[in-house]
Amino acid sequence: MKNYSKQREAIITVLRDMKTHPTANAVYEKVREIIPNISLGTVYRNLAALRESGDILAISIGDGFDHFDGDKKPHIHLHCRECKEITDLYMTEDPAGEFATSQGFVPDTSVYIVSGICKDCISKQENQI
Amino acid sequence: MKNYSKQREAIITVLRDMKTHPTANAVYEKVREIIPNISLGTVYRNLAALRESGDILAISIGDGFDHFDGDKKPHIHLHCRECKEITDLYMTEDPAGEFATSQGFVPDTSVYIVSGICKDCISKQENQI
DNA sequence: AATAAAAACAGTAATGATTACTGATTTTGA
DNA sequence: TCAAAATCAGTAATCATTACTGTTTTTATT
Repeated sequence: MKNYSKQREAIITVLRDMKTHPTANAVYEKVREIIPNISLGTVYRNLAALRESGDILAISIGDGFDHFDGDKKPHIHLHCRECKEITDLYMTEDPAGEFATSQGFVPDTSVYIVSGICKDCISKQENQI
Repeated sequence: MKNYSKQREAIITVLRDMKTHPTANAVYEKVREIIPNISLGTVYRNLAALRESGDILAISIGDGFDHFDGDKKPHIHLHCRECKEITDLYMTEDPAGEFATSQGFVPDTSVYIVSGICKDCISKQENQI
């Protein structure tokens, strides 16, 4: 087999357990709790490889960092333009993936990002009137 | 009114007309045909502002560049891991946006990226057997 | 159409997230 | 057990993007 190292194993574990959408640096900080002398370059290299192979997702919301996600169950990333939070919203199916399949494309990962204003920020705006 | 300049106008026009998913630099090259002495910084500044305001989309596929898209009609970006092409697949509705709405989120833009292997690359693989 | 404040610009310098490099270590497959 | 292949830690380099500065354009008001 190829592609094994305890560093990669730890990175995957950390990503599967984190419910946030950490940056490469946040993953690095977390993995150091398991492997204290892991290198930041190793984290970047493995995140890039895992993304390329479709084992993890990467999402971009315009804050200058890539955010990573170890959860491949179909879900939407609700990105609030106000508070900048990313919240997960789970779907029972993957509509885009299924539509892609029907067109002859063979999908393996789907990234959904819906930007707008979240429930909480709408309440706050209404209270200000 | 605010936010007007002929540079921004030209950037929007170029993005609406391009059917590809250009990088900031590709937008810059194209806009220079209209405004030869426009600055690359101006292109970046406007692309960031237009993205922030939800007037254009940005998509990230892991090649180190942000790609921009002036088309807000609901569509999926089919990203082939083999040939790296991004193809548009139009939907009649925006399933994730509608689902988000039903949960109290107020959406304004949706980005869909489905990664996998495109029709053409599958044919090529089959021919190789 | 004159004017002043605000916004945006061109051009350039700086930043910093990410990638590349090198010699050491780990993993793999026989 | 051993050698080739892969990965690593640590560090240096890259380069897409952002910030800065003095100038020009736009806006809003008279």
